[in-house]
Amino acid sequence: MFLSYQSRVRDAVRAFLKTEYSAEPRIVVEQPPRPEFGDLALTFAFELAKTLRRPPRKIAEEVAAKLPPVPGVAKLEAAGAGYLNVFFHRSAYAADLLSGSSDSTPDAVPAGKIIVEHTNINPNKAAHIGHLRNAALGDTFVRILRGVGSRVEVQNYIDNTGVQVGDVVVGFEHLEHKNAADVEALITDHNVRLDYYCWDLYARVSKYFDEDKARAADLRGAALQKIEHGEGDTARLGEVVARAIVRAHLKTMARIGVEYDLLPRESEILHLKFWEQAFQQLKERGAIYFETEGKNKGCWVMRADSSGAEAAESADDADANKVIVRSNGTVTYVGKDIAYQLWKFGLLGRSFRYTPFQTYPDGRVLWMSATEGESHDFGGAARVYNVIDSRQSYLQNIVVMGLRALGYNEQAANSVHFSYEVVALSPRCCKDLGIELSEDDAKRPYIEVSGRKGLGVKADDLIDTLNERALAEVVSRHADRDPEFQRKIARQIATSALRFFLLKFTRNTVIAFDFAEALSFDGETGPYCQYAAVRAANILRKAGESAAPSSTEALADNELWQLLVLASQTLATANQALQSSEPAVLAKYAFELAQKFNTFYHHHHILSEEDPAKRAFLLWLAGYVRQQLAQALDWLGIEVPEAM
RNA sequence: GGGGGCGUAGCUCAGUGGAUAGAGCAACGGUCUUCUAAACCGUUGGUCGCGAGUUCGAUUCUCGCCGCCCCUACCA
Repeated sequence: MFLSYQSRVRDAVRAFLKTEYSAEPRIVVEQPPRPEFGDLALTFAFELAKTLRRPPRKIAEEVAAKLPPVPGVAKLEAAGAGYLNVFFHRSAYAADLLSGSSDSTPDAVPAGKIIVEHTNINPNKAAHIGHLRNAALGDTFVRILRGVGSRVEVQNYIDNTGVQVGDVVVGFEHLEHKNAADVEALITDHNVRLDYYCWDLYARVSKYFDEDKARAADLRGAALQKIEHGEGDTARLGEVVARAIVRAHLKTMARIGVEYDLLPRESEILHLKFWEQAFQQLKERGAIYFETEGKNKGCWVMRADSSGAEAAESADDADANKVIVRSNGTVTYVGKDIAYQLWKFGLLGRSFRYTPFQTYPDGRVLWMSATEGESHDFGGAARVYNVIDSRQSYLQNIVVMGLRALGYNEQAANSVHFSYEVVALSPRCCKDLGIELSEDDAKRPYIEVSGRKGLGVKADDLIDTLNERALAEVVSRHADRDPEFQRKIARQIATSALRFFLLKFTRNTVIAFDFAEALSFDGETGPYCQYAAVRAANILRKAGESAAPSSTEALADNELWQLLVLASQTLATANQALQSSEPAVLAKYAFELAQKFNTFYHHHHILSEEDPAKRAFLLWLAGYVRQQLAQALDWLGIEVPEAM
């Protein structure tokens, strides 16, 4: 409802300014900083003051006096140096909400299919806290997009033939003297968690390689060669490991409510010759060239910046360019990524086959790419979001430049690097983990997570700890309930604490992970938001059947009115979160709404309210807030428990 | 060297070309025979890194400086 009131006001003012002053300024609609300033604040007068050469305050006053009546608006007021403050007609607004009429459609919804690629964990070790941030961001963005009506396809790319899988394969073969059959036995052993096992093994191999660079190059190269060509036991070993670890990752992500539609794998990109197809296009259109001299001699190279005279001059500078095909003829990761990106837009002229990989409890089927199998309409998106940390923005730019160099300007413009900063470990966190830091490292604000060094917080360990702590709280409050009930609530609380923690930071903030903060259920947390919704539900349940309120007079009370207006902004906030690609905006909103509800809860004892009209109204308000809060939380991937 | 990001309360973070810069945590002091205190109320706490410029107005935009982080591989 908020969106439609907002656009109604904006349209009315725009039309008025055009006829009255022949002016078409940008109409910015703000939230006033204080409630006495009304429900909307417009700042066009400041901008208009320049062209009209009149004081902004005068302009605002004139518009306030002369603007034709706008339905739903009770009062206009010039204020401050030149604001136009807008006051809604409270009972009309409430009546619109009560009638259940729908709000305006958010303007941030792109047309056509949207692909969101996220998670993308190398299948050679357990998922860690950084991967959880990626998945939480991606999954929340998907939920919001779907919430406003977009068609979204979620892809989780599996680099099953890459260096990292190769390293673990070398680890099994050379450090553990295990073959594919041995590892298969390991997987069926319920005392072993392969993802954890490989976490340690990967760190060991990395160390083993660091000790001898030549050995590293030889062993890694040989393993990679076999894995890429699907040859022998080594390739089978890689396949067995990658598959098992993908299953582990999916299980971990399912614990926090993250699901996917498709797992495209690098092996199919190789075997179905996606790269060869892309290579052809790139060569034909001159997007890459064969370098005959300098340090990149013998490579196929893309000019790092093909626009502008300065760039042309520096194009000879080998450092400014990006190697796509190495001098030994193998393609780099970015090359494969260009091919994959082309496929996502349906521009490759080639596609995968698919096979069902698993079915989620809700019946949704997760597909995996295959060389043979069923056809499907995956890919062919109008817009693509790649959720990848900010360290890869250079490479993401190369991919987009590749599309542009091929003439796909529209698709290049619709390739979005959904960038975010990494999760690092605070020095205190390292201490908690028993990690010894060098003197220099101890002075740093945070320490980078490193799979290579086995340095990090494993996702499942963190989720386990959260579940234990939540369960202890639940048991202390609901000792009489059965264990299954207790565990379910604990799981919902743990998930909420984790997701909210990962989402409340804006994307370009490095999270210095801290156990005390991540494990908190108090203050600005998911459980706090859930608690408010549970409280509201408790009141409604105890009140029993309730009719719609006959009167909305109580809205004369500013506190009640502000709670109602805020609660009505869920969709508008989701829209804002999409426009800025910033899920934190919605998390912040959910917290604010929960906070306002808690204040309301303490000020108004609904069930003992003696005035029946007021009681009915307060009950309705509590119900409305509960519903809106639950909606916001649902988009954040957070469930409202039955009890807390 | 080049490119990008960050610097706001003791700590962790929001925020905006404008109306008295906000929240959580921490600290201190109050609220439970209750619609469950995972909550609420109050107090303490800020030269919005430093300097200049643009502007009627800058914490917000521009430039310079200082500090920290990331990227700049024929790794992914």
